[in-house]
Amino acid sequence: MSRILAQLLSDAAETQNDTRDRILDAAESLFAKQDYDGTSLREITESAGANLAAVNYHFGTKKELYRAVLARRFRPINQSRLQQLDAAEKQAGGQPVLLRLLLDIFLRPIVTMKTAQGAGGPHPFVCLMSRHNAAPHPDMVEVFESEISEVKRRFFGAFQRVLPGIPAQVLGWRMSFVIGGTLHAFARSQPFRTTEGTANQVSDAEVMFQDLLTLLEAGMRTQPGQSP
Amino acid sequence: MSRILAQLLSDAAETQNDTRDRILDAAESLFAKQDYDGTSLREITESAGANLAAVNYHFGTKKELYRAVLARRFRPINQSRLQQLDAAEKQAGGQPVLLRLLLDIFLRPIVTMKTAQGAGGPHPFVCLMSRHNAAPHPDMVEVFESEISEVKRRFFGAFQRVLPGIPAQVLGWRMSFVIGGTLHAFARSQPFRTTEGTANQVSDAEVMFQDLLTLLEAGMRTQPGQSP
DNA sequence: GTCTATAAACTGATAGAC
DNA sequence: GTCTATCAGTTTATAGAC
Repeated sequence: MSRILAQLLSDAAETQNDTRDRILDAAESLFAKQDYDGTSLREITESAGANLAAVNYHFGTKKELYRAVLARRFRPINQSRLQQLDAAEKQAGGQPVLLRLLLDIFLRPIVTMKTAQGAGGPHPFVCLMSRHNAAPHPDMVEVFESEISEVKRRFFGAFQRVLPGIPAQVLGWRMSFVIGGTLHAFARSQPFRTTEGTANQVSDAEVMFQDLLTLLEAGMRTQPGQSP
Repeated sequence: MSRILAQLLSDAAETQNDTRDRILDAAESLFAKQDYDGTSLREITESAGANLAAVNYHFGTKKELYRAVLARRFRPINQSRLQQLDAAEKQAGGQPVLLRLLLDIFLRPIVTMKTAQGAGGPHPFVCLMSRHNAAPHPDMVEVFESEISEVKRRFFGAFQRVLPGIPAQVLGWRMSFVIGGTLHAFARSQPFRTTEGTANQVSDAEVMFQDLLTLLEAGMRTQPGQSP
């Protein structure tokens, strides 16, 4: 009964879903809401309309399931970031890539995932990234870092080139602030309403994102120790 | 008779209890590192050098222990924020309180706790606040909100008065960004760094805090939708 | 691949001696 | 207040039928 219903809902929602994908979706959503340790495999399989043993069959252990949940979305996001940075640097010739474009490339996956979520609420994976960013599970730090280390290195260099007046140390924690704040803002944001009151999440999220970029660009450009 | 009932029946005279405080300290540190659900009562009591049953004797349930951990530090922080805001508004007469002062009052408890830690690492409670802010435990949302709702209301009004040109909706999520980003930046004392980079420890938390205020002030003042 | 059944360990909480 | 011992429930993970 529940499996049939889940299958119908899954097919209507997106792509073909075998048990493995349904488990990944359920785990992503539940880990985002309740944390890894706060979510049991029984909750996940019940939500996915699958059998408890299916988790161990497809992923081996709960920890490996968590790794798969993270990697499924995080890897393409970071590959896209690197590709776009490559293109931007190529187009800029020898000049630094514009600060606003760097921020846009790095942060846009967050708003893109949000708008792709039809219901208007934050995408589960954005919540999961925010959770992981603020308080990573001890067992996941290594996996997470291996996925993002190259992105960090490349973007840090690009930020240094476009903001040569900012000491590397200051730039480092400014980027930490930018990422943490953006994740938090988009993970916790409620659906927006237009002035008429009808829901229009896509345009509103883009407006919010552009405003965020303006805020971040102004903040990143300030000279350390100086009031504006 | 349980300790809780004894406290209710007795007068306000608080008899200090070493075991109770040690449990609070251990729980704060472990909840910060491993999350509420990821930490067992046995871990807590072993870390505190106490007996397992002591938790139930002093706090009743695990959930009540979590509440006590949050309230112990969060309540004085918010009382201090409100008192300082009162004083600042009184001194400002009818004028709005300066933006930088508002940011300073609201955010300073975070850096104060960090510097009070001494070892240089982030204070466990800052990590715990960051964790809760990014991904609150469902059972703790109510307690947390009741502690901070008044602070939110008061400071939001003060921000509106000093930034009358910013729409309330934009101001709302800008504040969300400011809080989330600051908590994250100070909770992860290790700033954004490259894999190959040399150690870029922030030597002086106050310097970092002043730079943060400058960044935030510049960002908060930008007009929505305009590039600087 | 999916199921039932169960193992083996851990969890929060309690009872009662001292 | 602190201790030992234990309950009742849940957890991850596995074994084996189909």
